Amino acid sequence: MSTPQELLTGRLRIALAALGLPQDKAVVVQAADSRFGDYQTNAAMVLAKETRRNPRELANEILAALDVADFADIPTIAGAGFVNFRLSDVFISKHVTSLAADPRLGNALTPSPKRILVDFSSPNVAKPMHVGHIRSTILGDCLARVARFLGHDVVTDNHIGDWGTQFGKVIYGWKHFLDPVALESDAIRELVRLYRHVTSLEETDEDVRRTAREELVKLQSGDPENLAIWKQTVDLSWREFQKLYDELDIRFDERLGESSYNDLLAPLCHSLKARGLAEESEGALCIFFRDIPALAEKPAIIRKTDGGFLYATTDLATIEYRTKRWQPDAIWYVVGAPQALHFHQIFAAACLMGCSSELRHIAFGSILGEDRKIMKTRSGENVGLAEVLTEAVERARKMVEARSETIPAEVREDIARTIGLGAVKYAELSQNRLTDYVFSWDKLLALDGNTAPYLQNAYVRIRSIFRRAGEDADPSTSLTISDPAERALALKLLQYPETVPLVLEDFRPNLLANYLYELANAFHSFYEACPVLKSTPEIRAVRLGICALTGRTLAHGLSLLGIRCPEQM
RNA sequence: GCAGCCGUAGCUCAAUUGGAUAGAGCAUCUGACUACGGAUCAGAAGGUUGGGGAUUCGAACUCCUCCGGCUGCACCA
Repeated sequence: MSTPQELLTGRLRIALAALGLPQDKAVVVQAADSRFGDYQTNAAMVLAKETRRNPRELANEILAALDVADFADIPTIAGAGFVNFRLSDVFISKHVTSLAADPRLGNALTPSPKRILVDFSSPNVAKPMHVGHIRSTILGDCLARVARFLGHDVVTDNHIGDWGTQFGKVIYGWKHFLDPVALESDAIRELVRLYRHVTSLEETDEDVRRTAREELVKLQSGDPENLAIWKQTVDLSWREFQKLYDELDIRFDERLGESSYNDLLAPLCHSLKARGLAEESEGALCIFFRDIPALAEKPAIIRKTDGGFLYATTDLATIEYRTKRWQPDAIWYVVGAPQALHFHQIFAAACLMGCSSELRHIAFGSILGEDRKIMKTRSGENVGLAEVLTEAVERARKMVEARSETIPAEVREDIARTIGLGAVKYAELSQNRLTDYVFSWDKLLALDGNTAPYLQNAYVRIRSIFRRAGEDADPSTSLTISDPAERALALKLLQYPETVPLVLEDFRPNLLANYLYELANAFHSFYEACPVLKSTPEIRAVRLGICALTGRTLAHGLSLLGIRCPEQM
């Protein structure tokens, strides 16, 4: 089933070909303003510029060669040479009727399925997940969901930070100051306490500093006792992370942390040096990128003077492992924008090593504190992710209690979770991923305006109509539209498959979020203007069909964002 | 110092990547409630897109130049 956009583009290509004009200029987009029509093309203006012709004159020629009479009104020319299209009501009715019978709501599978590995979330062991992890976690999950739905073979991998210098302090603290009761009740809190305690001791006590370093060296050289402690901290931390992932309904196919690649680091360095890709410089082993101007003076260090390995080393070993294990067509790294240089380097290095996968750094903006500075993990002043989720559900619960007293308490609890968590996810996904923003409870947990509850409420209204109707929509009904509000809603519905693929074009879930907001908005307007249950049997059947399709589209779109819909709220 | 990102309504953000009169939400104001659930709808007001210049039919978007903010840049991850 072609979308209107595909239909129009196809016809425009035919017209351009007939005129001997290049077909790749046949670009049709949704109209910027509904007053102009439903779709528009700027092809005449673009081509007029190239051929030095009068744009309106060319538009007239294109129009003469263009045949869309079977599904649209006669196109019009406006302004400098815009060609505007308006779909016929008959076409919209037929099209929306066929969507109602399609389990995929009009979305085709991708013609070029890929195996895609998505690397996201990546919390650090022995540290709590904080607001800074929200973006990677929610964005990565959403992109994985959309890619899967479109037919890609997706592997999600949580590359957790389970190896590093912090373990010297943690192990030292574990051996001297561990509070087993505290560990039992909140493991990460206790591990953080140990880390901070040892850090403060080190400031004044040289012995502590030295011993902590020795614990790290022992761990790295395979000391059984320290390895056992390390493993416990990893397991305990993961248990806490898992609670949050469960709450957020996020799953990983793989959970290979940094430690998984330890044994690969030395051989990797050896082989890179042997192949002449890495060289010694100032005592360290480096990869230089002399052919890339931007990186000409930015080598990647893969082995320190003291023999230790670095972030870049692990990432390169990870790429090598993943390439062998999965043979992915693409690897997506959902990691903050400040690491752009790092990824530029390791991607360049991977290229030198012969990696043929498409490597993408899907960057996102930073979450800032009140001072407009990035919230640092290390400052410890960060708001915890668990805290955010708890507060979100709490705020939603108060709202549900105030507005929906008649709903039983246990149902209300589930509704509060659905609304609160949906609000947090939507707040993230509805804005451009590259935008920095100042952390704000009121913004993240807002329940009014362009928020998840607005979309969920549209769904709830639909469910309520069906509860009262006492029947489902009849799938054999022809959805013949008759009202402007119906038409606007139906048009929105058939644009769903035009929207979903855009998300992966530039990794922008906000395009889908915006679409769903507009869909919900069109439904709410329809709801006010077009009575369903009180209408004549014919119109009632049509409108029930439109409601059913709207409900399915809303629920489906929200599920791609990782957001659930309540039956009532 | 070099590089990258950013500056849009009072506030928080969009803008299909060069398209038409720059759009939403919040806040403010005016209407619609014994409601197919008002967590809604209809409307008003709010802008020299940081300043200046250039390119062209057309610029928030491209180029130049100032101003301001953030980030990264050799042994943390």
